[in-house]
Amino acid sequence: MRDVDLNRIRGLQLFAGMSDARFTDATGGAFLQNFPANATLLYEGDPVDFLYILLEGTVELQGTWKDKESTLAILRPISTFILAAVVLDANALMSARTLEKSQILMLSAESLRRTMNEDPAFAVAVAQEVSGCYRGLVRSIKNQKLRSGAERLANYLLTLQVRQGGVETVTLPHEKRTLASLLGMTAENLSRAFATLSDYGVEVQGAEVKLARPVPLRRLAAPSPLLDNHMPPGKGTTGKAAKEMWPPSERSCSAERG
Amino acid sequence: MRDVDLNRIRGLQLFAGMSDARFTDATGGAFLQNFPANATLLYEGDPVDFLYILLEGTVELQGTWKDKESTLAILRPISTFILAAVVLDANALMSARTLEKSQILMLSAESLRRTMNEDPAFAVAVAQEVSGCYRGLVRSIKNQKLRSGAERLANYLLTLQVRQGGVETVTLPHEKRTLASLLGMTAENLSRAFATLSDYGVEVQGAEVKLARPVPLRRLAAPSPLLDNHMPPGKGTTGKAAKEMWPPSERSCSAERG
DNA sequence: CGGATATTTGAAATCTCTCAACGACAGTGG
DNA sequence: CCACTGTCGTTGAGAGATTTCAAATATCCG
Repeated sequence: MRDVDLNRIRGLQLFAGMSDARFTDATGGAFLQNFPANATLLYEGDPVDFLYILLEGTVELQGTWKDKESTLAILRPISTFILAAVVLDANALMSARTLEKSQILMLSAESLRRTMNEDPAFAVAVAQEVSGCYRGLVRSIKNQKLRSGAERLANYLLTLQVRQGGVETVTLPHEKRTLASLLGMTAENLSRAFATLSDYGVEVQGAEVKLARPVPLRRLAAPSPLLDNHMPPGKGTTGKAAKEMWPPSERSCSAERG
Repeated sequence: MRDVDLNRIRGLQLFAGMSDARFTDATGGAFLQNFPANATLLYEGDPVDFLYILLEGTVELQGTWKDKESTLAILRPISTFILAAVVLDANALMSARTLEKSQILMLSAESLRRTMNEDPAFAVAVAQEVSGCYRGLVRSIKNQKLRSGAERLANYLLTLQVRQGGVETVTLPHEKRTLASLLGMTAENLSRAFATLSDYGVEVQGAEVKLARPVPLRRLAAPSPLLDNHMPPGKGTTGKAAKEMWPPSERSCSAERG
C-alpha cells in the first residue's frame, strides 16, 4: 500500500476523527486493486471480507432474482460500499461489478470491526456513514413506489443537471440500458420515457440531453429533498442551512439512484 | 419514567453493552407516551428530536409525494424507528403514525448522540442497528423492483406463515388497504392478486388466509434470504449457521416489508 | 338497525413489458 | 477500403400488468 493511495481516503468523513496511528492500524491489511471493465467483485450471497472503496472508475451494485436483475446503485469515486455487511459480518445482499476500468481499495473487514470497537470516534463515523446510506435508500424506495417511469427519469435528469453544474445540456454518464435498470424500467421503456419528456423540452442526442424548458419539466418532476438528493457530491456549501439539509455523511454515499 | 418501562428496552441489542450508569444517563430525558389509533407522531420533513421505541401497538412509516402516499414499513413491538435521522440530526424522510393504540417511548435524540460519543460500545451498537435496517431496505427495494404484485403477496404470505409459527392458515395483521400500500399496489389490485393466488391454493376468508398448497405457492414465490427475512423476530435459533444467516441486529429491525 | 368504512368486482384507460425488426456504430479481419 | 459482426438504441405491435373510476357487497361499530 503506497501512502499516496491511503492519503486519498484519509480525508473521508469515515476516517476524519481518527488518529494517524489508528488509521495506519485499520488500513494495515489493505490493498489496492485494479479491475478491468465488467469485472465482478462480489456476488450477492457471498461472505464479505473487505470494505471496498472506489478510487477510480465506476461500480454498479445490482440485485438478482429468478433470472431478472436490477441495478440498485451506480457508484463514482470516492465511495465506500458494502459497509453494512462489513459491520454485521454478513453476506452481501447485492452483487458488485465494475462498469469501467476501476481502481478499488480493499480494507480488511475484520480489522475495521476491531477498529470500531477500539476507536469510539470511528464507530460514530461508521454509524453516520451507514445512516446516510440508509437515508439514500429510503429516498430510493419512495422514488420507486411513488413515481412513474417518466417522472423518475425527469427527476434523474434534473439531479444530473445540478451535479453537472447547472448546464442546459447534461451528459448521461452511463449506457442507457444501465440507466434504465437503475430507474426501474426496461431499455425500451426508457426510450419511450424520453419520447414522453420531449413534450417538456427534453431533447436527446446520444448521451447529450438538452433540457430546453426547465419550468414545465420541473413541474412534472416535482423534485423534493425528501425523495431526491440534488447536492453535487463534494460541492456542498458551507452555510448552516445547507449543512442541515444535506448532512455530510448523507452526501458521502454518492450512489446515483433509481 | 418508571423503571418497569425502561427495563423493557434495556434488553434490546442497542443497549446491550452499556453500563447501567450510562443507560440511566442516556434515558434521562426520556418519556413514555400513549397514542390513540391514527395519531401522527411525525411528518416527513420535520426535524427529529427523539428516537422512538414502540413498546405496544402498531406504527406505520409512510412516504408522500404529490398527493400519493405509500407505506414503507409497519412496525410491531419492540422496534426503534427514525434512528438514522437521530444519528445525523436530520429531518425525517418518512411520516410515522399509529395504526392502533400504541405505547411509545421517546428518547432525547441529543442525549443519544452524546452517549454515542461517550460510550464506544453504544456507538458500535447503533452502527449495527442501522446496518440491519439498511439491509432490510435493500431487501425491500429488490422485492419491489424484481417481483410482480402477486409475487410480492405470495412472499408476504409465506413470511407471515413463518412468523406465525408455520400454521396452515395465517391471519393478516393489518387492513388490506394498508397491506396493499405496503406491497406497492392499490387495494383493488391486492384483491386481484389474491384471486390470482387462488390458483396456488390460497383461500381468503376475511383476514384468515389458508395456504392449502404450499409447494406450488413456494415455487411461484421463490423466497430467498437475499430478498426476504423469514426469521420470526425473537425466535432466532442459536445455531452458528442460523446466526450467520440472520445476524441479531438484522432481526431487531422488525419492519414488515413491501 | 343504520351509517360509515372496507373490500370486492367490473370495465375502460394507462402503463409497462416482451418480442421482433431495424438502423447506427465501432471494431475486426480480409 | 469494405464486408462482417456484435452491441446498442430505437421503433412498432401485441400482450400483460396495473391503475382508475364506478358500483355493488361486506363488515364493523355505535
